[in-house]
Amino acid sequence: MKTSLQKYDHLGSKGIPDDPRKRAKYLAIVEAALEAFSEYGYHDCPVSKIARKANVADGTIYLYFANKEEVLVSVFQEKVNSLIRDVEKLTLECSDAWEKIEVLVRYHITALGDNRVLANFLQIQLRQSSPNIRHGIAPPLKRLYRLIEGFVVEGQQEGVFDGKINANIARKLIFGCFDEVISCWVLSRREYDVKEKVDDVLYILRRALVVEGGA
Amino acid sequence: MKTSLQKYDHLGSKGIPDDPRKRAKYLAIVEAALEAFSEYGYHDCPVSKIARKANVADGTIYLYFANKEEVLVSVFQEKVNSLIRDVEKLTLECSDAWEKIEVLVRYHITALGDNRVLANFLQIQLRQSSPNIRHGIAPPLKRLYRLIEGFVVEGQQEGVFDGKINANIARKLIFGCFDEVISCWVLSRREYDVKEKVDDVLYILRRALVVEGGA
Amino acid sequence: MKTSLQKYDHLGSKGIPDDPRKRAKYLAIVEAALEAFSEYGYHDCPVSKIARKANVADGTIYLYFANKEEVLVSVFQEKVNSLIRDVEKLTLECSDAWEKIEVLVRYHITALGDNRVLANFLQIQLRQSSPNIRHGIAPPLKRLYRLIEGFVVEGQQEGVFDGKINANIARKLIFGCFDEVISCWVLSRREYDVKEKVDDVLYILRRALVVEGGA
Amino acid sequence: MKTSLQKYDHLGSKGIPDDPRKRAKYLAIVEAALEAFSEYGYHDCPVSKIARKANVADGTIYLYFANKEEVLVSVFQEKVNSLIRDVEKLTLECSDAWEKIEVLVRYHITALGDNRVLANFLQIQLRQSSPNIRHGIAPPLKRLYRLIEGFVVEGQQEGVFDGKINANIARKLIFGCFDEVISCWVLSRREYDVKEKVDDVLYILRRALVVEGGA
DNA sequence: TATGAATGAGCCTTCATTCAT
DNA sequence: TATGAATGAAGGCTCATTCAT
Repeated sequence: MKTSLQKYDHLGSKGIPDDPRKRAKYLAIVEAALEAFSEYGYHDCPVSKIARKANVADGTIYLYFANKEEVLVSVFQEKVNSLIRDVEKLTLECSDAWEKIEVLVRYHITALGDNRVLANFLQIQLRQSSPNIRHGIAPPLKRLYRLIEGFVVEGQQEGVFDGKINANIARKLIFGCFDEVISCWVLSRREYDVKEKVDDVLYILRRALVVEGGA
Repeated sequence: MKTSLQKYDHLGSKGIPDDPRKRAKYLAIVEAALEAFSEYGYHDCPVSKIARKANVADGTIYLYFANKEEVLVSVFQEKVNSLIRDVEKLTLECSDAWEKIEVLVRYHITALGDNRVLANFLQIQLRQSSPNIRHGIAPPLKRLYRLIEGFVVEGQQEGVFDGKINANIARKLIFGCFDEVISCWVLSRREYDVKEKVDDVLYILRRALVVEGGA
Repeated sequence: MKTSLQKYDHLGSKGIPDDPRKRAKYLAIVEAALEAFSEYGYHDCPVSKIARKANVADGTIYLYFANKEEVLVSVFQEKVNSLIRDVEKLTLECSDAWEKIEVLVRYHITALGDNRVLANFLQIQLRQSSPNIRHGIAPPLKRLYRLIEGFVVEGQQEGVFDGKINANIARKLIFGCFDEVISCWVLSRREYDVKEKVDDVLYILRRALVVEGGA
Repeated sequence: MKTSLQKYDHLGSKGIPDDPRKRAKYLAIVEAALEAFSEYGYHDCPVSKIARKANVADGTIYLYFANKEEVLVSVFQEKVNSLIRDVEKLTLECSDAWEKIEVLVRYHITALGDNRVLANFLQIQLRQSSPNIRHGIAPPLKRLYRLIEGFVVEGQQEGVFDGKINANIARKLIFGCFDEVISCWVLSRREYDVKEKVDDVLYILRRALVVEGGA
């Protein structure tokens, strides 16, 4: 049960500290890294910038993380796990699968739409090609994927969603859609509010998934 | 007419050579870079690797490109422009907008599904946060966006697509969907053929866009 | 009072460290650079040569200096400021302006005549055309100019020097003269002792400046 | 007799072409180099800049000069030899040695004061530490030195100049003085006319050299 | 003779990581 | 545990020079 929240243990990982004092510094570094990566971009962000933002010495970073890549991965884990937890909670009260998708999409877009730094990190900085990073990122990402796909299958079992849809493709449609919506927003120079797009997104997703007279 | 296919001229750009002998070397470098970036990842790919693959000296790269970033951008421009050209041609014969979307999606997934190196480049290596890269990439990307969005609007005017759909969001749905499908495939360790997913993708996209009794 | 001895702060300058341990390493690099520049010539002296002579890693240089140019400028500042300080002290005890000129010229020629490496640096290596270098060098150089010109004006007020002389030109005559004397010596292949030239230099400078029956 | 005007032949020197057509291109390159070196500074001036200014291909430079250093040296030789020739002619008509010094100083300062590009080249760009350059520059420089020193000795024999003066030091005083005057002018940001300084320079040099009641 | 594309050695600089304190 | 000075490998890029045409 807890495993999915635990830090994915690959080579050299320092793991999340249990000691609350350490945990606090760990989190401070994670927050600093989130900001720093968003501000400079992963590859143009020296570890020293993170250290400075976290008010620690450069070397201290390496007491909590094996290397720079692990910092990136940890930020992702913290943020996505938290996002998943929230969505899991919120969807408990939903009456049908479509409502869950609605909550998921709305929450996701809202959360990032209200936090450009986080959005920039997740949509842009995270997309690094290093195998280690991909590897570290995979588990929480898969959880999110499974969550969405689960909703789809659920909807099909409920008869709310078209049973002929390939659930995996549906997941990619849903994820790819709000991923694209948020990415465009983050990269756009024009200042607009993504949250206003939610209804349009939901309208089209509903068309794609829900059967006539469903929901 | 031709302008949209020309190299996007930003600061320091060397432009595409007209002299056929130079053009050949230019293209050789572009191909070498495509391979090298796919193999090592943009940031872990020294210019010398590209040079070696292109059978030229390191310095020669800089006779054709202002810097490493411009090499990346140029690969993108060559590939995406060519892709767009192909789709534009193919869709000329289509009878309605949905057919155009079908052709677009099918062609795109097929083209990348048959060329993992290119797919890896476009889906992974290209996602760099450097402002210069984003800037250089924007124009061809926008052309692609406009092409898709144009199909959607067309379909709505034809009455084939739901008029209440936000065309811009529809574009993001379509693009985000096959983007996600291809990305997952490239990153997946499992060997499978993306092309087999095309029908499922089209099925769900059709649901999202086409009105009852349409097409 | 002290400000004129402080490091001239231009863009990116790291300044002289206060911490004595750092100051020691800073000075070690300055000495190493003096030697290395003299030996190879500024443009033919890789930073790595300086590092080796200073027994530090290449990167360490950049903890103390913003770039190679700043190293050159810093050597100059250290050496010229020290030279000026010495002359200022020595001339305090002089009874008239001519004596001060005498002390200045004698000290200057002696100091460099005893230190070919320093002489080579100041007379040859320093003459770089880079704007940054010129800019960094200007302040200590101006101090030296002002010192000399001050002596001339003093002598004119004392009635020891010809009042019709343009003090600025006199400064150029004095500086230009021993500059040329030392430069020729440094560049000469023949081994001779510049210090033996001092009296001849003073004889002619005295003629140029001092009025009949003066001093 | 002619030797002093001939190109100093060191290793690899291509010599001055006799064929007038070649000589014209040779001179074009020399003039272009003078400009280019003045504009960018020797070390920051790629050979290609010279070629462009001379309207020739990069490779053509190497048909006339062994390497970049030789270009610099050749510019110096052309310019200084021409300067010496002029002074030699002008001083033929002088009645005494002081007048010759006067003509020399006045002509030198005027020639450079009217040609900032040349002045920049001779005073700044030329001062390179490369042994080859120093070596190539030596002969014309020595001619100039000997010319000046000859005037001094002449003046002493005429009884116009103080016989107790060391003629070599006097040469250094004279040369160092106008060298400094011109250098300061070239480097100065303030726009002023050096030529106005000539009288002040001559006044002080006269004091230094001429005996009471002399000239 | 002239060209200018091609070469590739070389260097400044950055920065992830270590380790003595 | 925390520090931050030190390290040194690595890479983008320049440019003097060559040589096939």
